[in-house]
Amino acid sequence: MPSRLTTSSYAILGLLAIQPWTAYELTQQATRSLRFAWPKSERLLYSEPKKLVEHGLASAHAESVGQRSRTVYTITDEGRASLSAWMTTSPQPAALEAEALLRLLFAENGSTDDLIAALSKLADDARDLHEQIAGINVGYLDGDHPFPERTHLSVLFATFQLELFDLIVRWVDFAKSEIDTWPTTAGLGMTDRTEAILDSIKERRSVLEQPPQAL
Amino acid sequence: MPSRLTTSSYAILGLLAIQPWTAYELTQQATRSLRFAWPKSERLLYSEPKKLVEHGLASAHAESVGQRSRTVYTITDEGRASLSAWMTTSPQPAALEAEALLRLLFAENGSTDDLIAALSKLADDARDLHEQIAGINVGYLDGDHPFPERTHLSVLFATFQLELFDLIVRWVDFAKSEIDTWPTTAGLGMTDRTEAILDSIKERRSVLEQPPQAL
DNA sequence: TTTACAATACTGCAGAATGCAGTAAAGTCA
DNA sequence: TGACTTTACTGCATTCTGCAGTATTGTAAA
Repeated sequence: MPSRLTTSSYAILGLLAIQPWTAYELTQQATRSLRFAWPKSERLLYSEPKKLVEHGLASAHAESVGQRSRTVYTITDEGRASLSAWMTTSPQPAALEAEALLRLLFAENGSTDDLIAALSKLADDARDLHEQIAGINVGYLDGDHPFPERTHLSVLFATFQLELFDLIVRWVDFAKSEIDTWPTTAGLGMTDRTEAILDSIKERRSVLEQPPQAL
Repeated sequence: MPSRLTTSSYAILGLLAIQPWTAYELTQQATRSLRFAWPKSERLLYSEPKKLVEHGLASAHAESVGQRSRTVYTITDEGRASLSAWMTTSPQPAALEAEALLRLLFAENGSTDDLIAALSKLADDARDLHEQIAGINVGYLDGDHPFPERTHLSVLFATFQLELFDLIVRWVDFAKSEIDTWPTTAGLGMTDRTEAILDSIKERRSVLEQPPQAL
């Protein structure tokens, strides 16, 4: 019996609903957009389409490029039906994996410089991705979208990524300005600034939007 | 030979650096804070401490509560050294897993109601967590922190989570107002509003902070 | 006070996912 | 024509997850 369908299976099925792809093309497509909502290993992207075929949700046919043959996967009617059904179900909770934030939680085991370096890496990554995504999307104004009829979806999707990466950059700036006032990473406890932050949490004010002297 | 140390191993080691815990207590602790930076299954949290012992980074000793004996794990000097060394390394890139956003990418395979429902779930989860975290943190003002000397770290950590959950709630509001103007999920392509969004991306303006009529 | 039910405190196992090494053809530039 | 990159995968060991199962401890109603 074939192994069960996971969210990753539906992620691939969603791509196949756009057009037929080879497994290699799926990996390329996944790095362009999928990974921002459902980051999975390349290895998995090669195995999932086979599973979809086993379940009858996709069909495979061989094409040849010179000596080499490659498999093109196409969604079936059953696949479209299964995808539609999945769309009506409730999504699992979101999860953020951020090793840099783990370094903050355990910062007392390293220097303030270690912590600053970890957070800088987080911000640099976010800045890069912001740049990339903004560039790609601005290109859509010139009609650069590979699937023009899907522009409304990918642009709305991109707004989330851009806001998220912008938040990360701004938060890291804030966190750095906080850490710069720390003589050490360990044992500070409730500082005046920590108390000020807690006050803004209590008043439901954002810590990012107030002038630095307010803290 | 013992299996290799992963980021998850250091996450557990970081908890042991605070104080000795039993595996069960580690799972509790992980749901309170760790999961927001490094979400892992309960099952793994039971296995990791054993691996740390194999590596000599923690020691295990049995305590008994009535008939039942439980294992308390304590960090070793070698464990502290290993943790400090890890703190100086560069963190892996962050990753966000959000099934609700996947539904947006593939929205054309479902109804606008399906999409609204998925995004509402995302926002509801975020609102709940915001509530919980804000509550816990405000309690620190009354001295409720279990490790008072770590307050500066957990509060700064919490600011990120609060900003993130707040962003999610605000973005979902924005996304819903956008989707409400869609007659259908499929084939809209470059709408006037999509173009307006792309203009703000080009001008590096946030789509969340401008009045709705601007779009 | 017994009894049912929840919370505590785990382990085993099947299956899902990852990382990495390996393979080989096609393209490309010098 | 030779070296190097890109394309296009597969196999395998290891890691991680979900779930079912077990057994003790605590607790509140009958």
